[in-house]
Amino acid sequence: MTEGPTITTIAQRAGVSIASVSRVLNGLPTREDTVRRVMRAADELGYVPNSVARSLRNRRTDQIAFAMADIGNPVYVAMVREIQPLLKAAGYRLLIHSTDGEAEDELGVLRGLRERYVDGLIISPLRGVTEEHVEAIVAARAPVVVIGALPDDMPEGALVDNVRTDSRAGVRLALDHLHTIGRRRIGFLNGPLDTVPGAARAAAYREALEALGLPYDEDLVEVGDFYRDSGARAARALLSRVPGVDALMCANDLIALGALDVLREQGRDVPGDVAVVGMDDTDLASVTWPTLTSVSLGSAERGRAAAGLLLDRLQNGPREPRVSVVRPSLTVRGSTTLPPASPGGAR
Amino acid sequence: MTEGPTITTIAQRAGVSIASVSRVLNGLPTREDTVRRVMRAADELGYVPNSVARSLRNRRTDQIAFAMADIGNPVYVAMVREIQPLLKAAGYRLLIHSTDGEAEDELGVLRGLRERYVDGLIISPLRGVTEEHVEAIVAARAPVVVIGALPDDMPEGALVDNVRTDSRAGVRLALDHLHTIGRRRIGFLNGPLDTVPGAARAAAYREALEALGLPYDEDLVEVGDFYRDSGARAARALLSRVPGVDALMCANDLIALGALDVLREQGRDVPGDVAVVGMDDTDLASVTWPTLTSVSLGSAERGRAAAGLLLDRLQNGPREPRVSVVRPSLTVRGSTTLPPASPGGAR
DNA sequence: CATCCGGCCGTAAACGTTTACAGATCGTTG
DNA sequence: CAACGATCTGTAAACGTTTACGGCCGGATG
Repeated sequence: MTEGPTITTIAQRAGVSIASVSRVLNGLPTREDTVRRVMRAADELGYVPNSVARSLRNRRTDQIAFAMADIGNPVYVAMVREIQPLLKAAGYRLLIHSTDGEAEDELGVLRGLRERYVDGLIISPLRGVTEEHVEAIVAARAPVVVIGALPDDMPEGALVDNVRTDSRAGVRLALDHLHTIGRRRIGFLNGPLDTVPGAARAAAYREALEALGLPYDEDLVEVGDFYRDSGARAARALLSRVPGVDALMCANDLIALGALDVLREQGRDVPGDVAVVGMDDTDLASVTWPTLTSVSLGSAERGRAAAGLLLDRLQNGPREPRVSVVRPSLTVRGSTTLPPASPGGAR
Repeated sequence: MTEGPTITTIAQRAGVSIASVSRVLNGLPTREDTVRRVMRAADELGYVPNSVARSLRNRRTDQIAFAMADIGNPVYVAMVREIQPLLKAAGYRLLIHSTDGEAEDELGVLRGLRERYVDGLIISPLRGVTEEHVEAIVAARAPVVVIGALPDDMPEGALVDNVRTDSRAGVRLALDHLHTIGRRRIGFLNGPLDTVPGAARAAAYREALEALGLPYDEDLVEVGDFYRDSGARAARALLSRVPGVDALMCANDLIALGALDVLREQGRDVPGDVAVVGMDDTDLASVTWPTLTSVSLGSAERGRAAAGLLLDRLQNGPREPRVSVVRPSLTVRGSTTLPPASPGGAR
């Protein structure tokens, strides 16, 4: 009993061949009597099939990986929360890769697909899909779902689907809202321009201003990182350069937190003096004071869509690549409404 | 090329046996000439070893699972964040199981160990380790680290280590602090008593009061769930029953959020009228206003310790079970100090 | 020149399954 | 009673590795 029982052990004890054991355990038609004997032996031995051997033979692992920049980021947590139960229900286990947003790590995961330790992959590359990403996806020969932008010139036959959000539309929602409540000098605190979201949001900000008939003024724009302290620095810089700013559009909720810190520190009323809007609509938005108006980019929906596309491919075989676009929405809270509403509901 | 190359393909192309190929790829001593031929063939074919076949042969998967109640809970996120890089550095992949705190799911994961799809498991059972858990751990014959309480009568030879925190000491830290700043009517908002943390914190609250020479008054205690809205309900109930309460000890940060909501709604000053302390010291604590004083139970440290113990066992083989205890600490923020400090640093 | 030794290498078995194929067993039918 | 067909079962191969073992070849030694 030092090594667990195998079908061979069962076969001996039940006095049948290993083929019969396998058939019984897999529910293939077998004589009543044989079934009983095998089941009995299996029970007595406490047999559990070895999943590795099964995987080798069946050429499938029943495992799926999810690769993202940082599991500490609430956006990815929201995705995992949706992905996990869907996969579980379909009989798949979930592996997690935190890549720190390093392209090298992302490529490592993609190339790793060739080791066949998973049946499929959901990946959210932080800085976009490069030539090398594409190569690795094609070489993988395992289905991949990319969350984020995907080049439109993907090679034929790449087993890849795509889930994206429309962050342009998201920024527009926010600026429309700020315009509606009477704000005209709307600052913009962005993240790095060499990230996909950063670049998209920068362009969207310009477009949205134009659509509203407001002038684009580069004094109103600060570029930093997607973190709270960076948001605080950016807010401080912008406020001292343009004291008359009456709204701050922030490229994510963490930046918005930093902005709120600075506004409070400087005694400016939110939203009375300055309205603030975040993006991603994370759990944090309902915790701050005032609570934070934020553009939801549908993290949960994106997670769900990605899992759905991957499972579909795994279950129904090859088909044309699909793209699923998640529409953003605006959740209005205290940081843009007077008087501040009472805080949001439960997490 | 429809199916990837295997060592057999390489062997043919290089004109050697599969044994030689394997030896070269594993860096075993081989004649210079053979090495070159094999390497060349492997390169040209773009060979990648099949990890499943390797696992079957080597009887190890290089995978480790982490099972916890809910990946949405910041405490577990903090653990995963520490565990993942440690495992990765040691060459292991990480699987995630969200059990919803259902004992059935936890047992499913433990029993699943017998399928040998992972080399080890870190598990944090929400409602404690039952008789059945113990059985499954023993039967698993794979190393397990339990984060949380573990019965002291574990059977010999169970491959299990233990990481725990001293939540009694944590509660004491908090109450000492509240006492020091002059609070004498300290309410307690707890989670369910049939969870391990809930029960421990209830007992600790009584003890700590006693140590401080304060009377235990059951009117000052509310029991709910570990969520924000439940915390709000509990706070409302307690405040109306005992209007003169001057501090609220909350069994976790989410409950504290709910309490802050209610205090603000009722126009009571924090910490002037009522001081508030949370537990877990999650990221949320530095986001609220005022920022939340909170007892850190060292989630990150516990994650790190768990990964360390598991890796040690995997790398150095059997040894006596170990217990690692993480000391709690108190992070004082605005919800207990006058005047409220400026908000905390970056997340 | 025969012997021995050391270094490489190939054959084959093993890890634990699933499944194609052929053989065995049974009942049914002409 | 022989022949047949339908069921069931066992043998063996396959999935892609790693590795024990023995054979072969070379050079060095007596």
